[in-house]
Amino acid sequence: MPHMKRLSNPLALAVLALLFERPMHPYEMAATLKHRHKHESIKLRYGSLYTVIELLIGRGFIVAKETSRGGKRPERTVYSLTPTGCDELRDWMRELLSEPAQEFPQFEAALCLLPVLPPDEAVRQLRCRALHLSGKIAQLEAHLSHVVEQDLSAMAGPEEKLPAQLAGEKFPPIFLVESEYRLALIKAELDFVNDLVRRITEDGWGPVGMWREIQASMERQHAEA
Amino acid sequence: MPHMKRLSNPLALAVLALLFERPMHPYEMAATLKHRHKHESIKLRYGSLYTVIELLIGRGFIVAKETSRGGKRPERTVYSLTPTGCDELRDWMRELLSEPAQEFPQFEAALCLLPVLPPDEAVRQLRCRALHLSGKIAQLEAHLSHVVEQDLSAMAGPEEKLPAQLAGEKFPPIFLVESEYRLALIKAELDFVNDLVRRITEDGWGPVGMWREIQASMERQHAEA
DNA sequence: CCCTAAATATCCGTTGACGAATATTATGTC
DNA sequence: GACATAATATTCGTCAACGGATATTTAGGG
Repeated sequence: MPHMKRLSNPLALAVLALLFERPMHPYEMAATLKHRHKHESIKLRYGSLYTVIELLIGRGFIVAKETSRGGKRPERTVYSLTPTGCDELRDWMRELLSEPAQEFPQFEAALCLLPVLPPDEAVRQLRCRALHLSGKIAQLEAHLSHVVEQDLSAMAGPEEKLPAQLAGEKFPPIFLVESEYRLALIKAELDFVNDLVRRITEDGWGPVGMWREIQASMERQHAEA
Repeated sequence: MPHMKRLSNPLALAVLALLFERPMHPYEMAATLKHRHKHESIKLRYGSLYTVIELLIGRGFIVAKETSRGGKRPERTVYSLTPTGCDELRDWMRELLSEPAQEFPQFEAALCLLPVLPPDEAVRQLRCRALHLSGKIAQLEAHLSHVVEQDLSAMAGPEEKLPAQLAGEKFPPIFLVESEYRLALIKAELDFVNDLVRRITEDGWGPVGMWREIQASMERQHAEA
């Protein structure tokens, strides 16, 4: 009975996608993800890598192909994708692209509970966040403009040969969409934070008085006890 | 030996914040979070709620105050915040507000691996996502404009009495920032998706040809085996 | 007054995430 | 040629997350 519900760890998706290209052993998967900077978008932990590989085997999506090959390195197992695994990869990708998932960013949780801090304290922390965000934006923009200068050889794995007709081509933006996405979201967040700080400080915004009162009444209550 | 590393589940933060207001039993915490719509921003699972409460007790952040009170309901335990717990709440909030956390949205993972789908397929799914996103935006905007019409009584818990001077006041936007944040991010995502679809289809964008070639070469390779 | 449904309140077993330890081979470098 | 260091490759134990089961009380209908 191959369990019914889909794996939830995106690292499993990455494993399927890598094995879609060619058979690999786990360490090579990790190295490839890092080389292509995908580990900034897909959380990579060695512990989890071996766990999800076991799970994928259990569901028949991948199989061990050969073991202990090439006497030069420590023993290792090379895995490859099954047809079922290939279907799963496509279905999973379709689902992730078409349906926005309900996620719970930590900053949103903090905003929910904002009234537990005094307004001035909140403003101070938010300004600090804005600085961090600006830094990240600069970093990402530098990264993007640097990478498009490179040629394609940087794209594949370290030991990979490219089809001859592709060598020397410019680095294609399709392999950078995830960074563009991240950049767009961080910019939006920065705008939001700046606007929020403005609204709280430029005191035309109603409830700061009430916010202070809540704080004061909490102070009293905790002082009693 | 009170373990050293901070709890990672934001539900624990919510528990601290609720107990900062007043002592409660677990079920009441859940009811309050739902009543205030915070469960859309903080993942609430009953299993996790009782787990994090145990963990918070273990670290000395909260304590059981009274048990089995009021013979009317099933036995229950009322917890309250310790001074250490109050400090933890503030520190944690400061950290969440000031430092952007490295998170891994599933959509970003999917974008990373976009080339495993043929371009037309990808465009179809992205258009579908754009529809979903527009729907969410409409929903959120409706929700926001509906809630600001209400008075404050909707804000607190179901059985809560408000300070008299607040009754009849308008619903203050400070209690809705998390929804505004969500709205801002979803709008940014929609813009990104629309732009991406445009770039892929309006074929001035370089690599769609290469993308198709990669697909074709994969088809061949999988056909061989 | 009994029965069912809904609301209240909690517990527990399974799964999966991942830090840390382990083991092996290559690469200097003096 | 010995020894530290880096790179390669995987295993294991712990603990948090949470679905689903359980137990109790109230409310309503006949």
